[in-house]
Amino acid sequence: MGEDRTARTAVRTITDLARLAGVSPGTVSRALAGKSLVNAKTREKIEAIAREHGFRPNQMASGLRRQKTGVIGVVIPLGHDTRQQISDTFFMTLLGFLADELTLRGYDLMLRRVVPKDDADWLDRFIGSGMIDGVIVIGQSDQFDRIEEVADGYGPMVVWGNHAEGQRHCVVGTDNRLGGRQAAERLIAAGAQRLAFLGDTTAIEFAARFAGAEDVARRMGLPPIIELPTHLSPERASDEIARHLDTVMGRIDGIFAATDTLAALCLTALRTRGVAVPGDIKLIGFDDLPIASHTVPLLTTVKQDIAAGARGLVDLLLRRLAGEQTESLVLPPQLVVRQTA
Amino acid sequence: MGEDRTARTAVRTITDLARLAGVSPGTVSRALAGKSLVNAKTREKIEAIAREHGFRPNQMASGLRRQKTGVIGVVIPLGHDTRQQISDTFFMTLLGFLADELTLRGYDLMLRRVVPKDDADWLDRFIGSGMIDGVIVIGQSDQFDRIEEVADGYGPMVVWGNHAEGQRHCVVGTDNRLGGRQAAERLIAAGAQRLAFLGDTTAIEFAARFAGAEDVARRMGLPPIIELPTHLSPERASDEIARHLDTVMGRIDGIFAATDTLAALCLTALRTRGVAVPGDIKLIGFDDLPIASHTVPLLTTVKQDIAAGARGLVDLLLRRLAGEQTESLVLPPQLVVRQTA
DNA sequence: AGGAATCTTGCAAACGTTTGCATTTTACCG
DNA sequence: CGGTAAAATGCAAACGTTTGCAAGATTCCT
Repeated sequence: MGEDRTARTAVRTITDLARLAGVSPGTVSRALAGKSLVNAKTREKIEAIAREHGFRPNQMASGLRRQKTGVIGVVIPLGHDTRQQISDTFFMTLLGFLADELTLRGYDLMLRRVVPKDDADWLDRFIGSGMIDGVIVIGQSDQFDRIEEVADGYGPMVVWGNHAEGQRHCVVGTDNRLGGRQAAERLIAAGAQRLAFLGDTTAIEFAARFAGAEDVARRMGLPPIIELPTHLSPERASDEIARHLDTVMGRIDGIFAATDTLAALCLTALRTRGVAVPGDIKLIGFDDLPIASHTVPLLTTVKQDIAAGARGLVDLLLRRLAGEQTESLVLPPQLVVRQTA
Repeated sequence: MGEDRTARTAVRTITDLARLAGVSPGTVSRALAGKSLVNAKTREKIEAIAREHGFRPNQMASGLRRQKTGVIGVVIPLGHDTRQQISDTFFMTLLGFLADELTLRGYDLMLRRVVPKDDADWLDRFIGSGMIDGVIVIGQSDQFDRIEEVADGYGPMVVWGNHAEGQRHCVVGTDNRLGGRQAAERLIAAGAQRLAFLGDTTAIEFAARFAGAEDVARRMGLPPIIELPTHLSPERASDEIARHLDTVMGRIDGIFAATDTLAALCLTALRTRGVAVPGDIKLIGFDDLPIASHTVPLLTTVKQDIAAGARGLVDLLLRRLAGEQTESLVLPPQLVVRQTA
């Protein structure tokens, strides 16, 4: 005994607490919310009791009444390649930073992964659930149009992805086309002439990277870049890369991989074929994930600033929640020269 | 005109919908919930209107009334090393699988990262928020005791982590001690005699892995294993590993890294020092993350079945939600022999 | 056709907070 | 000390659903 003197009666609702404190529920609510119009003494007393009993006001009720939840939805649409993002280090890292940033700003994060193909309604359903104050979409996947539509009628949404001229939804992302240019320029500076692009250009970000590379190839009078489409999941990509290499080997001397992950796979595939990198073939990746500093030889790549991306997403979203209109935010990519090109 | 004939009046609440359908709100609720006791025709009509207006019942209100939210909380306590999990591929991958598994079972996922040091109340606060039906804790960090306490008074909680004899909270995790044994045995089988353990053993999982390795060393009459503590984030770990290597080089011929990430860093550190792997030093990791198949030479490691872990966590949690008592689930690790040992 | 059994619906009270308004208490001033 | 301004509290109505209970409408059987 003694120590269980506290926490006698269970106090689950603000009304219980009010009874204990000898005041009305309204006063308790105000005290706990830190409003100024409650007497210092009463507030202290209420806070003491609350602390003693570990009381937390029910967020559902609060949310219902205030018509806001303090929760931001984060949704990852899984496009063509359902298994994709599970292994996608990039998105997962972005998610980590998002979680930090949102917490910092006092919001909770509700995560949802959806397969738009099976559920055309994915975005409206999330928004209409009444569970979230705003939504961050990670990756446009192949849902650009759907997102545009929704953006017309719903303000608090920000999307990670590619920025296209004149689009209506607010997006944060790296300048993929510029990144693509930087990559191609580096490959060429390293001595490559006949380039290939490794990755699926139906993904809009990748298409932009490819386009950037082609800008350069055209400008320099090089032959068109060969497209080598692959899936993103390592299991499937490995085989596809192997097949691609067998086909184009000898006809290329530079590879621009849409992703560091793909680049790493490509690197091992090249090694097993006895192709020297960067001797016979120059290779460059995209993202600058941790893996890029662990391959042998070290991977040259185009870096995306993921932390800045997360900060930008949250910042813009909160400003939109406050009613502001916001422009999209395009982040500069940065070439990181290591050993493969 | 024509196409905007639909969606005339905004229908935000179940009551709006009821008015439109000419029935009472109760009936609408029942129809939308798929209860059997509503006439087929009325249901159809209601569903049609709902579809037409893209109506979704407010989950906050529903949650409040039903006293359940359909949301599972997932919390990652950040222990000693705050920056840790952001780069921790393992936790992020587990999170991905969790998201899939929960979605499959019809639950949403609310993610929270907390720093227990700054917020002693982290777990109670989450649970008491009234926002979640149950909670999954990813990693015990240094919060074992706190979790035990909470487990006494709160049922629907499952934890990813290490299982200790007689603990009270329900845990899912790999048999770390066994994994540690497998690792040490492999190192020794590959010819190593003087072992070191790379990683911070204040983390309970790592301590168990270390203990397993020591079991073997003792049994085989080898000298005690040298502990080389490091942080988990690559930035800090790199330097620490370098310093460690400079100290112990020549006195060891086998390294058991607590994590593949650490192993990969160690591998590059060894390379820059001109140490042959596995010639001079054998190396083994833990987890079998994607990176393990991309290092040169390929990393021998102890695999954790992350997908099975996620399934186990969700499965046990839902059973606990249903009122069942559940035992902890210990998953077998699996040695994956590649090239470094 | 009459009545019981079965389906459908409506009514209204919750769920736990927040907040505008009214009311009481306290403080202040001449 | 009387009176007014200001501060603190209480009251009660929302927020949008769900659901037990009762009433109304159908169906079925004899």
